[in-house]
Order: sequence, then structure tokens, then C-alpha cells
Amino acid sequence: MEAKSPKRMTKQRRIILEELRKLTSHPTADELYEIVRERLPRVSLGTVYRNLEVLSESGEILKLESAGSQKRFDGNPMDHHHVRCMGCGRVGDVEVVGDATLPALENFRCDGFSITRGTLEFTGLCDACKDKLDEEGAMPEAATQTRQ
Amino acid sequence: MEAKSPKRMTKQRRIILEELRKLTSHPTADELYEIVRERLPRVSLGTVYRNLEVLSESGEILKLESAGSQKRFDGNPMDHHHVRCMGCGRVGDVEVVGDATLPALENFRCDGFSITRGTLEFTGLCDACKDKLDEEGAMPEAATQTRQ
DNA sequence: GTAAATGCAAATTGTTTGCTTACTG
DNA sequence: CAGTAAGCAAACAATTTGCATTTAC
Repeated sequence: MEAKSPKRMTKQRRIILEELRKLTSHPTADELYEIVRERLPRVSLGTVYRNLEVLSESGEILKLESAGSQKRFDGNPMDHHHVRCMGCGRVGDVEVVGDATLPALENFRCDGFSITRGTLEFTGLCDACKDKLDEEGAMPEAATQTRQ
Repeated sequence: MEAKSPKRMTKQRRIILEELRKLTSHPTADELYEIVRERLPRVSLGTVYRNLEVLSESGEILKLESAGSQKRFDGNPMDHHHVRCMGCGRVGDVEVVGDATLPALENFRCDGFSITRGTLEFTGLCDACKDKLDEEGAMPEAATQTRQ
């Protein structure tokens, strides 16, 4: 279901891929656009979107559609787990430590669906958002919204 | 961090909540809007959005931000796991069967984040999308996109 | 009676697409 | 030199917001 190489390696595609791979931050398309723009000042946001699409189809990167309202991208295409900050939408990598192992996929039952990937997304809070909540103390009203 | 009751129980809010609770389908805002409209023909989509927001802040429903490009909502606010169809974005409930137990949250390490909820999101394929893929056979090009 | 919520429409935001030109293989 | 990809702008889709009016408490 994946891993066909992209057709042409243009300068833009190569640089987009290089910059994404340098990051562990799972950037959104426009965050990456800003970064790529330092090396390719005339690149367009549309090109970034198109290439991220192509690269994720070919399995070179991961498209994290399940990351809130904005899509995020991961330069590491290996299967691994993620946490998503419920405050700001940021995504981090999660590793399983100690002797813990996840139950096999057969242990999860869901009618009408077949689970194809055992990669999980946890819900959490990043340090920045946690600090913000702590400061706000008995936070005035709706301080728990999702922005980005 | 949650469970303050909404301020006023308007007819719209009550009906939106009732209809959402009847469903197990994790509808999007506009799917629910269409349903609610049968009982409240003059309701507006904005009102549906506003109420889904308020109800999820108060902990009466779940907002599944991690459900692809469109947010989905769950009338069951208890912690439970979800599968998201990578084909169409639909979301289903997942239950853990047999003697399987998830590792405790301490067994997951993620720098800069604290995991607050152990509810997981799996990636899968719903029956409809699976059938579609099967029919397409050696599917011509990019047949694995997310639409909804 | 008053603050909160509605309906409607317009504004925002994130993403995709059409088209002409440029460049890779 | 053939066809894929870029750049740019316009189109789209999902969600949010401003405002005048209505309604729950």
C-alpha cells in the first residue's frame, strides 16, 4: 500500500524532505514552509503541500492527519507512537519503556473496522501549555481551548 | 480541568445533546446539524458548533480533534478507545477484549509532554473503504487518500 | 431584567486546484 | 523534448465570529 518512490527529485522536494528530516517537532505545513523559505525564498506554500503529499504517499514521511485541526508531518516514516498536546496541538514522539508491551491487535475489537496499524496517539499536555495552565491557577473561564 | 455545567439549557442545546447521545457514529458537526434540523428546522450550523464546543468543555461530550480533517463528536464522555478509518475519516469505538491490559502510562516516555489520557486512537480501515479498495484491485495510483 | 444564546452572514483559516512556465531525466 | 513540478492566485471547505434579536433563569 505504499513505498513507490516519487517521480522526480526536484530541488524543492529534496530540500523540503531534508528540512523535515532535521526536525523532531512534527511541523505543520506552514511551519515547514517558513523553514524551507530560508533556503528557497521563492518557494510557494502550495509546493510545500504538494510535496508533503507526494512524499507521504511514497512512504518517505508520515502525514499525521490525526493531529488536530492542522495536519502535521513526521520525517521519520517508521511506525511509532505520538502524543498530541490538547492545549496547542503540538505532537511529540512516544517510546515504550521498561518491559511493557502492547497487547496484540487481536485484543482490540471494533465492529465494522479493521485495525491496520498499531500506532497509537495519546492525549496529553506539552510543558508550555502545562505551565500556562498552572500560572492561570483557577483558570478564568474557557482557558483550555485548542489553538495552534 | 472539566465538568462545569453549561450555563443555560436552551432547547437547541438540549436537542443537540439528545441527538448526539442517540448516535454511536461519532458524527461531524454538519452531520449532526442535518439530524438536528429535523427537530429544529431553523437551527443554524453556527449554533451546532457553538454548542458542541460548550458541551465538550463541560465534559458532557467528547470532541475528537484527532479525527482527521473534520472534527468528530462523541456523545459518550467516558474514556474509551477509537479507530479512525484512513480511507474516509469515520471513527469507531474500540474495546479491549480477552485478558489484555494496556501498560500503565508510566511505561510511555515522551520528552516535553505529559500524557494525561490513556485513550488511544488506532488507524484502520472501515468495511466500506476496505471493500472499495478490494474492488479497485491493484488500485490505480493514489486511491488511498483521505476524503470524507 | 439581564446575561447568555440564537440565527444569519461575513470573516478566517487551512488546504487544494487550475493554469502557465520552468526544469528534470 | 516530454512530461512532471513549480509558482502564483483563485477556489474550497471547515470552523469561527460580529451583531442584532430572542430567551432562559
